[in-house]
Amino acid sequence: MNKRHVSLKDLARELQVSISTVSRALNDHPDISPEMKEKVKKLADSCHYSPNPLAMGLLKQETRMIGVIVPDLVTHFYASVIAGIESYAKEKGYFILIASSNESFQKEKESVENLLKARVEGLIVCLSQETNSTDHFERLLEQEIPLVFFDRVCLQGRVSCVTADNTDAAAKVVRHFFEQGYRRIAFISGPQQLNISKERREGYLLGLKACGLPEDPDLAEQCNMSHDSARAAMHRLLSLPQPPDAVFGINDTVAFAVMKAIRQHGLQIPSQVGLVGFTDEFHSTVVEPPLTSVTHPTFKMGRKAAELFFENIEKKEVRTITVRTRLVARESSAGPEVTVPGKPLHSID
Amino acid sequence: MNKRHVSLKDLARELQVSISTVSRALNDHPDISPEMKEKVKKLADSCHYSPNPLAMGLLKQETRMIGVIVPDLVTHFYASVIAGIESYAKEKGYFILIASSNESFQKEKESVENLLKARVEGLIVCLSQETNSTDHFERLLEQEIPLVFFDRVCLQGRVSCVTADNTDAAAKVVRHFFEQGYRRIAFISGPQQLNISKERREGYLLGLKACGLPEDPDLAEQCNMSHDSARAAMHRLLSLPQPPDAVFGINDTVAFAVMKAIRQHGLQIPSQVGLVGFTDEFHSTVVEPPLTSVTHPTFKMGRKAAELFFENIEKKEVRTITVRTRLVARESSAGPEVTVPGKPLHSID
DNA sequence: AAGCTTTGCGATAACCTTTGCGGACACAAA
DNA sequence: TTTGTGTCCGCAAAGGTTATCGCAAAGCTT
Repeated sequence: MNKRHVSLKDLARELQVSISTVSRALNDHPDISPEMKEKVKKLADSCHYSPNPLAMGLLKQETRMIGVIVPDLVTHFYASVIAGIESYAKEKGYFILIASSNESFQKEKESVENLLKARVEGLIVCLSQETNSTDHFERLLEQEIPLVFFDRVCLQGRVSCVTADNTDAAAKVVRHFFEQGYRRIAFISGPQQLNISKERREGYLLGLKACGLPEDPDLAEQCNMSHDSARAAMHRLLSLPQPPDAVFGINDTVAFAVMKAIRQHGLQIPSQVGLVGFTDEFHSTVVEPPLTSVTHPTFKMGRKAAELFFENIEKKEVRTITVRTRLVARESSAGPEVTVPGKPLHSID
Repeated sequence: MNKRHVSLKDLARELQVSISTVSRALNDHPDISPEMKEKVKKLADSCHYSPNPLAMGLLKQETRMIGVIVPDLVTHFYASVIAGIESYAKEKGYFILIASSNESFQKEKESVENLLKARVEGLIVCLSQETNSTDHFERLLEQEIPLVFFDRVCLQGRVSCVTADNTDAAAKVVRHFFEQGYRRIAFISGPQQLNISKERREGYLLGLKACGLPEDPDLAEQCNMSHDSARAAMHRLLSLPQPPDAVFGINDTVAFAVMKAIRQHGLQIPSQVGLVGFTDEFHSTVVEPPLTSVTHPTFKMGRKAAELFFENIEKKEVRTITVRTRLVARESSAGPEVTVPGKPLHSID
């Protein structure tokens, strides 16, 4: 057998019956006699027959494919969310088609285009950092193509979204720093247009106010979330006349870059500078000192996004889910001046 | 327009011409008059027409999709290779369908099955750790379905493969340890059946011999490459009557686990135990102390795998590519007893 | 003017599957 | 003999696209 895949036609020819008989036999249609069914199924099995999804897709007008667009593939956060999406999609018999925008607005638009050309049934997207217009998504809404955003979102209310409790989490970080004894708390955020920047910044400011700390514009830095850009931001902070004694990085990449910058300045964590990241469990425990961080339930976030996707497909429902983060205190924020190595770690919920 | 996608039929009805005319107009067939072409193209553009890939796939018997199976998605190594594959596939106008085996033989077989049902044109695979039979791949060979392995490979000679220069690299690691002054060099490998285990172990032994060091079976440990299993292996090594003064971990996960185990024993890296990993650039520099490691050109490995895939499709060519690794010396192997913090780092090729 | 080529377009088959409809046959009831 | 009732199966359409072939009208040659 040279052909890669057998079709109903092949089976029909082999058995000297019509294609429809073969189809119905395989689908257990009552019109077909038990003997015929058995004969057909036996041959189909031995030939590794499986229905051609292209033909089915054409017929049923569904491809059972979901397009997923992420800023990049190698960041643990996205990889983990994708794993979550994939896990749920698999249960539903769907495949995912992955495209990465490389944080580029242009590439994001192209990816939307390409995935639609591939006839995915809808998209699950995390916005690129550059994205400042929503036209390419508006078009999807018009055509009623299912769309779900996660983490970096837009068009809330009109599109299903999964986000973290960003504002809450950031406020908790500030309170944690305060309780540990830090007083000049800096925040390194990402691009303005991203909701995660806005929300976490808002939480940061709320947290300062709640702790009775003054708001110092110098301490609210910004970067484009790349390693180099984050390190540059941290260098600026450390070069201030009154440098911060604690830093909250908006995500994992930023936190690690900040760590390097602190080391380059010859400073100690946590005694001279406290550090908290917004990151995942795995990396936090690998670095030294272990990083206090707001941990994301990333895999769950992916599964929730997929759930919303299917709600959208099946019930045309649009909904926003907020996943709860946890602040896990580790050594990097153990307190200024005096290092407390033996101090038991605690978790704030 | 309620329908999600316009078809040739829709355009034809709108323009009061036949479907074939529309098709030919869009494909610049010489039989069609320039005026007609322009009219058709204009309408097609305004309607966002794009050919239905399902229909094309059915007709041309090609789906322009590549199946990719990896042990997991969240390990940086795999994510990076996938990014490489995706980058090359995109240039060729192909999409990739990703499935993860979760290191399970059973799931790997299911994934092969599922991806074939989805009618991918071929597979790019990194074997699961448990895989001890090649039947599911033999079937692909019989049906002449393109197949490429990377990193963890089998059926060499009959299937295109991309591997690292494992034996060489491992031998270099041993020599590096030796030159730094370490003498009891341990190796923590993965499951026996994996080529990477075998090859790196072989290199380790060759390296020992080349340095005139004795081969001590106690120092050749094994684990299943999970974090816990690797840590357990390291604990066993450190509990030996004569514990090692240097450890070579077979990959990044193992190296990080070893790091934790060393810390738990209250030992210092590199003064009391030297450490070298087989890992990627990014993580090595994030941990403390920075990890000496054999760095993989992971993204390139992905691109090469994709290249081999298309060679296989276009020219039926089967070929093996070995990518060169680099041993990048950092602090974790700076030498026993005396720490040399200011020592300039060097790179051995 | 008759026969030829060229130009421009339509009809149809093929790729594979499902499904409504209808046909053929056997057998029982009227 | 006719009508009715199953049982089993084939035909054809639909879904979108392209390639092959065919057809008609127009322009050209001799």
